[in-house]
Amino acid sequence: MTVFDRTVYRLIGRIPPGRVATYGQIATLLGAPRAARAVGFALKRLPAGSPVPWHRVINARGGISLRANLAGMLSQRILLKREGVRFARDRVSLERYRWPGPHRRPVVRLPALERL
DNA sequence: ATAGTGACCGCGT
DNA sequence: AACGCGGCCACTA
Repeated sequence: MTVFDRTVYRLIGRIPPGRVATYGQIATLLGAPRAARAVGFALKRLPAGSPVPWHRVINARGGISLRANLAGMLSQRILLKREGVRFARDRVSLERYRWPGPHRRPVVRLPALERL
């Protein structure tokens, strides 16, 4: 569990039910627009049982990215549907469900300078 | 310090 | 619209 991970989890924790955010969006809000893959990596390491709503994070195409994990893929879809997010051909309309982000302007720090 | 990996992304076929 | 590529960042070994 790294500092980056926790920062990611904290932000994701603010996504309200029924809304979604993309990996890239999370990265951008964190101040590192191109760290989308790193966000995915952080989520992969998310401890089971965490209160973090990981299922509200999807890829830029509105789809679910858990390729190697069929079970996880299905559960994510189910969790979203349970919150009212509708799927159309394995995809959700980002235009419709995208989380605007914490209206707070500055957003979380940690561009990429968390060196010890 | 170096190289390899991936729950990504955008652009060009 | 679906693929293929190359680029990117943080993490690991």
